[in-house]
Amino acid sequence: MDNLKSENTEIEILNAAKAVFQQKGMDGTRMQEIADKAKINKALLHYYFRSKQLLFEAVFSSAFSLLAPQLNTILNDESDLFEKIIKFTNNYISFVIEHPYLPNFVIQELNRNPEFSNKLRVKENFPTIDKFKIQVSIAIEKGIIKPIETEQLFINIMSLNVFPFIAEPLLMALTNTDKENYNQLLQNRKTEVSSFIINSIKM
Amino acid sequence: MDNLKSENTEIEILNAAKAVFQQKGMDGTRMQEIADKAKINKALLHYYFRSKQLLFEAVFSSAFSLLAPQLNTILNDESDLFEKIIKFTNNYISFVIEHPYLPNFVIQELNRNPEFSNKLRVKENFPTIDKFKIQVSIAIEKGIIKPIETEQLFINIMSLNVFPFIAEPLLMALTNTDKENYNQLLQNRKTEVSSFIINSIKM
DNA sequence: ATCTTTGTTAACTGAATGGTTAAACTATTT
DNA sequence: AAATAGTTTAACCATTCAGTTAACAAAGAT
Repeated sequence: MDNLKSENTEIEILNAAKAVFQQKGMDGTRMQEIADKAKINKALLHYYFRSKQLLFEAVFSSAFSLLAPQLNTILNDESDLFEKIIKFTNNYISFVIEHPYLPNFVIQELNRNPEFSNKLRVKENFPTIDKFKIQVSIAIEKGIIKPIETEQLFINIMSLNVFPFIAEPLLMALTNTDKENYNQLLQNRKTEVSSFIINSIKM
Repeated sequence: MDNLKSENTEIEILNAAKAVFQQKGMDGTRMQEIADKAKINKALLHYYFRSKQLLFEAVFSSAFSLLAPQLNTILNDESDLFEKIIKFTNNYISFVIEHPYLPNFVIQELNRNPEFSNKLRVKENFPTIDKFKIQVSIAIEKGIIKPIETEQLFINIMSLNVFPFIAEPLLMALTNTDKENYNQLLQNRKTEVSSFIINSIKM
């Protein structure tokens, strides 16, 4: 049998499912819309993935697998602290411009179903803060940065990088900028955010 | 007629609708669940609010009306820039602890339906950045703070304050903290965040 | 060639859901 | 107390939606 055919179909389904789930979330998504986007019969979705829930989980896993390496840039990379903050900030914005719905999708679905994160934490490649913690305490001891709890610093880095994408419509309205202007603001944040952070913590 | 009775029913419905919509969003909410929570017959929801969409809009408006004054603390308050940042950060966290689902609700529903923000912007009490912009440029001119675009500063302030509530399950998993620890972290941010910001921008 | 397995579709099913209706009930007016 | 107006409910309706079925098509296996 031509397993290229079936493989293609499966990929088509996954791509369509990603697009729809990431934009509309679990509740807002219709199986029919995924089928239409993949240009196949709705029954095929069930043939390949059995249920909406399982298809969703496949999409969620794949989304998280894309996000995890990004987080590891800040948490487990070998480079120097400041260098690392600069690198992460710069990389992350480029990454999200490629996958605009991804971070919000992951966050929302974790909100909808908090037990999910427990399932995730068990996975082998799940990013942890441990190594970063050591790096921060060394930098504090050496007097390179002001004292700060690692968790707070990490939350600050994540906030400054992720939030502008999640709250785009709200922030556009509040800052009174159009799409083009706002995109320019985001581009500028590639360097803006790391300076902001480093200015704040450096001795 | 006893209009206290009907007024109470309407308030009961609104309260129930707020609770459900803010937790589950438009798509995840069932009219039956609101009716059950309000302890009334489902038909009454339609008697008072005609449709799910209109009930939703009532809830959304009311949510935004609660949020707007918070934003005006940072955008239109008369106080000194540093003082204002301290005040906002402190107030905001207390506010969100009282209304935990509110900011995410507003942001998500604006994402779901971006035209909404255009409707909002027309409203008289919609917060604008104009006054804050003047204040920031004066502070820069006087050499009190380093040069920074007002929009970037505003986005930074919002990010650091709002994101930790929106991404709670994700950040809990990544920082490996339980509910109690995370709440303590959030409490500490009441002062932590304002120092972080002021450290970064002060000359 | 024909039998079996895999892939695909149209049509269907049953449950859930937003919304309606008509009647019952309650309060107010006359 | 009878009529009127407003409130509440149970039962119902139409539609949407996830999932199933049965028949068919394509490709290998024998």
